[in-house]
Amino acid sequence: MLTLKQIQDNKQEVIERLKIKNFDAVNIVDQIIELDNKRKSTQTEADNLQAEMNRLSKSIGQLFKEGKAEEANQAKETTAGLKEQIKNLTTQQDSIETELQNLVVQLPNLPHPSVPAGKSADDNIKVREGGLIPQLTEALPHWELAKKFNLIDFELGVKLTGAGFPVYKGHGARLQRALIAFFLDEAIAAGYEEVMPPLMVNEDSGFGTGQLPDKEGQMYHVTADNLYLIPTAEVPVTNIYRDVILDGNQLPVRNCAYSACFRREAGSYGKDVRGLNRLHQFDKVEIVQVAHPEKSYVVLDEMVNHVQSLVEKLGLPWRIMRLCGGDMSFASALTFDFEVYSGAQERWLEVSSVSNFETFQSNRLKLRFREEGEKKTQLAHTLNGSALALPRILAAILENNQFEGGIKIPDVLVPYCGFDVIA
RNA sequence: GGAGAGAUGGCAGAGUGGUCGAAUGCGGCGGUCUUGAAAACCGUUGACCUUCACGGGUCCGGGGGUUCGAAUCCCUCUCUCUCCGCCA
Repeated sequence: MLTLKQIQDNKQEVIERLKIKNFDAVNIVDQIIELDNKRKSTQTEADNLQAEMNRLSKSIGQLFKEGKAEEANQAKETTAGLKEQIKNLTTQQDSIETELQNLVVQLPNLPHPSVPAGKSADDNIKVREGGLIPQLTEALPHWELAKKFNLIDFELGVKLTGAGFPVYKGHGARLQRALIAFFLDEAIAAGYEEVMPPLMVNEDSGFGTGQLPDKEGQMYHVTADNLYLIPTAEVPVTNIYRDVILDGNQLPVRNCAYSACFRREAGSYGKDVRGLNRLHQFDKVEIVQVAHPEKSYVVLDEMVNHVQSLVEKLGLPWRIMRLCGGDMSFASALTFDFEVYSGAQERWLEVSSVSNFETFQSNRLKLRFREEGEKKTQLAHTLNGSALALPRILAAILENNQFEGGIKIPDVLVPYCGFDVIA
């Protein structure tokens, strides 16, 4: 969430920039500023009374010690009024703070100046692209290939769990495992430390990265224990740094993690969700960085380049999109999406989203760092990206690499899966 | 699931209801000594809110209560640990 200081100091800028995200912040910002000012004055008042109270209490103790019971009792009487006033003020302050909090969490992150205005994915801007779009004849979509070569059993998943929970089998399962290992090895080689996080998180973690309180509908909620299945490893991995104060020289922190991801995605239907295009459970390797505020955009580029190297090594046709204000997530300041071309479906599939959240998450997480020699702490920047999400990558590999008798495996994966062709 | 114990500063660990933001040790930082280092010694060492600043306030797991005054007493919630049972 935005800091109160950001809002107080740059009111007009906040309003203007949120317009890019199609968010009208005028009223809410005014309310926030008014409440914040009220909070400050109320607190000053309460603090002064409390200071008075503390002084009195101390003197009462002293008086009793000296045996001046009468004076002490006299002083006691004067505390009653103070106590009442303080109680009123702190009650007031509590409600102000609750109200303030409720308002502030509604504000999305400010988009970076380079974010184009726009309403939907149609307004995203292509940054660059690479690879060759395959010229296929009589190409089968991946769900038919998956069936033909016995790689993925969607119906079996329905039997076991429900739609959107496919069962990977044989070469399909091995290919999946190969992709995970390949992505992790690439990330490790690029300097990321691997972690294996829990697949369920508590409420605090959900709030820290911004899934809660608003988007609980996206996560599976285990009500018996009040835990949430993670929609992405970003949640547990970023929350590693919740309530942490790092040394400036520890930055940037780099982590990568493989995890299964769970998304409810209620209300989806149609060809968009056919096959592997959209699942309730899928696998993903995620990269996360905690960066110095002055360097976070360099870090973002570095992460984008890393993801680019992955799709290039897999030999997939790719493009990078700069998301417009309307297509960006609530918490992001700047997001680049990676899409790969799916030869049989003849459409682009989103396989990665790389974002800089600046201080939006760290403010919720209380993730700070201290510059060497400085006394004050400041909020760090957090970034993350998929590197990569597996299902659509698998879909593109299957579709693009199909030939008459089978499917060719990208060279980089062969050492990982142990076969070079599915036939 | 059953029984018990506990939650205090980066860590370990004290704390009779009244100068306790909190002893002590370790760690960290600065210094003395040293060619340098170690050891020893001296000093220093939490976060947050508010203020231009001085200062003031809050925080001893969370919430509530008793009291002029609570880390210390009461209630409640959460979490952690140990033992037993079950189990990959």
